[in-house]
Amino acid sequence: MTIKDVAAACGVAVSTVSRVLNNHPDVSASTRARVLEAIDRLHYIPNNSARDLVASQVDSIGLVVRGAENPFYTPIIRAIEASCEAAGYTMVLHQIPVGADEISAGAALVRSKRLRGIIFLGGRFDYSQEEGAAIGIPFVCCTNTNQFGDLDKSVYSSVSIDDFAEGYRATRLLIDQGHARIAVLLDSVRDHSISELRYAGYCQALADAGVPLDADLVLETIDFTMAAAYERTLRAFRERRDITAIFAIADSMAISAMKAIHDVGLTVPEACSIVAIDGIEMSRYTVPTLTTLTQPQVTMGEEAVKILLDVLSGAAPSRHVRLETVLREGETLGPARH
Amino acid sequence: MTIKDVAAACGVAVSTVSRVLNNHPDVSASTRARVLEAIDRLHYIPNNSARDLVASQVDSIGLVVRGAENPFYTPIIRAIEASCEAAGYTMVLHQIPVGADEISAGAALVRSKRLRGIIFLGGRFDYSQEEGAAIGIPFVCCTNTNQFGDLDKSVYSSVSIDDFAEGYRATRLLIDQGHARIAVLLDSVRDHSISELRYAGYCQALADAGVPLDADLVLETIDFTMAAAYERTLRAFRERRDITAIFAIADSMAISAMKAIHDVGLTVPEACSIVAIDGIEMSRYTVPTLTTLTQPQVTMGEEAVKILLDVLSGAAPSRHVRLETVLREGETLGPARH
DNA sequence: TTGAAAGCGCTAACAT
DNA sequence: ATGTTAGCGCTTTCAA
Repeated sequence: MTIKDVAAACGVAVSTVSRVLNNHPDVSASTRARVLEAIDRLHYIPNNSARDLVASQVDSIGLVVRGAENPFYTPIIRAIEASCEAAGYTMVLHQIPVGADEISAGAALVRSKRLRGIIFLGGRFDYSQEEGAAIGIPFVCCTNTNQFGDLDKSVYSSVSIDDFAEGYRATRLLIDQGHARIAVLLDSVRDHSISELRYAGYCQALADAGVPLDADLVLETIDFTMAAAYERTLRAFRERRDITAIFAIADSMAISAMKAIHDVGLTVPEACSIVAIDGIEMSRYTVPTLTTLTQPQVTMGEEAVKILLDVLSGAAPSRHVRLETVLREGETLGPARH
Repeated sequence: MTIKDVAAACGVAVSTVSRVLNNHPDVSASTRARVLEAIDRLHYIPNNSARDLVASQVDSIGLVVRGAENPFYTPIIRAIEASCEAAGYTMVLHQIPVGADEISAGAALVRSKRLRGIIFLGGRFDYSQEEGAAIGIPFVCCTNTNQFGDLDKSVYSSVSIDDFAEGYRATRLLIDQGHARIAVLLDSVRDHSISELRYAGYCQALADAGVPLDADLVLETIDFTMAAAYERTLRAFRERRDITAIFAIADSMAISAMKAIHDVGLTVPEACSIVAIDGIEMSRYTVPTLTTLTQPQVTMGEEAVKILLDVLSGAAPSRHVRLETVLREGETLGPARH
């Protein structure tokens, strides 16, 4: 069942059928009706491969998610898919492990799937000029600002929060409650990514408050798993019972930390306060409810697509959008014990 | 950068390059090496649209996820993507709300994306003969056995747990601890889906144990959100403090329920035990740890793809795979209070 | 073992 | 307003 069959079925040329298919104006109403009827009767469906081949450009947008096991990304992915769909684009999802390189994954995706643009979710922050060039098509970094790379800001876009400022803010919330022995739970202080930036905010907040940095209280997990965050927190409390607060760079890590604190026989927030950044749905239902700086997940996803479509259509140049978190007051923040 | 450029670059015909690309045997080693070198040097990537056009069949598999906000699906989706990728197929993801109709979504996807097969995740259990025909290509129901539909079992495949048996088993765990006032937390007893089946298992377990069914203890939420499960549980305990156990049909609902129980001033499991079905990562870190029947999420995803590929290749007819849950002993199951 | 050439189904000039 | 036709990039006969 091809366009030829349809054309033959109603005695017109294939180009006329094509015109009807693509809503071109110069087709008489009667012909259009006849073609439409035949299309319907024959259950004809255009072959997308053929269309794509001619178009030499496909209306697909790639989404490379690094570390999709993090529940934080789920609503963002949904928002991106919905936005792509609404704009008539197909979203091509590719999930890679936390340790993998999203640039090569993205470049491969671009080549094999003929994408118009690409969105990186959860990626590194240190793209080089060469890596940017390797992508070859417009791309948007979501949750990522590429602070550490030498890549020219004008060749890509981003939508993210200000990780440094939010790390500072979270730590400040704890300091304001009188905490001084504040641990920070993160991936790695040198991950060239969100951990490093939020950690810098943490350090600055401590410094501004005159609280000395204690290396013992920097809890690195190497990966982003809940299991690692649990184990690391457990170990910290076995060594140091005097920790009175934790700033966790992610809700999922904070939830693991709460469990570890409970398992060493302490209570939150009486013995130890916790503040995190993310605002996943689940953290509304922990006992006690997590106090966290919520990121506007849906807005981030929608904005990423919006930016990409603007760039693709030429309506606007690439841009960098900063969104703010909103404090969700839970029950894990309390005054420091003495 | 097309196959022509590569052919020109090493002085051979396009057909030779094509042969190399597709690992045809009748190419001399030296020519093959020359072509491979040129492909590499020119960073040539074949155009999939053109390949697909010739193949007249596209190696794409659709995945329609209903209610992707449920964290239970995340690892399954990942496993499906990885399996498709490994088999050289592209996974096309489409997420729809819980209330939406996956059949029409799937049928639309098939038409617009030219899929070879389709996997439904989290779908209804009552496909009619007509609906099955509407899909038009092989499909696998993941987590869904279509118990309620009149669709011939031989025209589709499925991979799921035995919802009735597992509902029975979960309830039995509570009964064995001496519980008699066991609430069930579910979507709807008439959802023609997992709720209804697991509820039937619950009823049977009660009946077998001689425990009368109490309509007050059937907690319906209408949707699958954590918020609804929380509110419903809260209301239940405001009306009836004597509930000593809850069987939640999903981990996420169980976590909400635990929060609600805590918020009415009771403790788990002393005042109320909880057993759920799912086994999401998060429920390892709740306080107390959730006792739940874990579904083999990764295996389910892999199996769904495996079945579909078998059917597509003709290696095997459609089949229905039943997997078993594994009890993850947490801390939410205790003896009934008197 | 290699090359030439005919399509795959469609769109978009270009003609009429 | 409609038809004719040349490709899009690739695979696959069919020849050589």
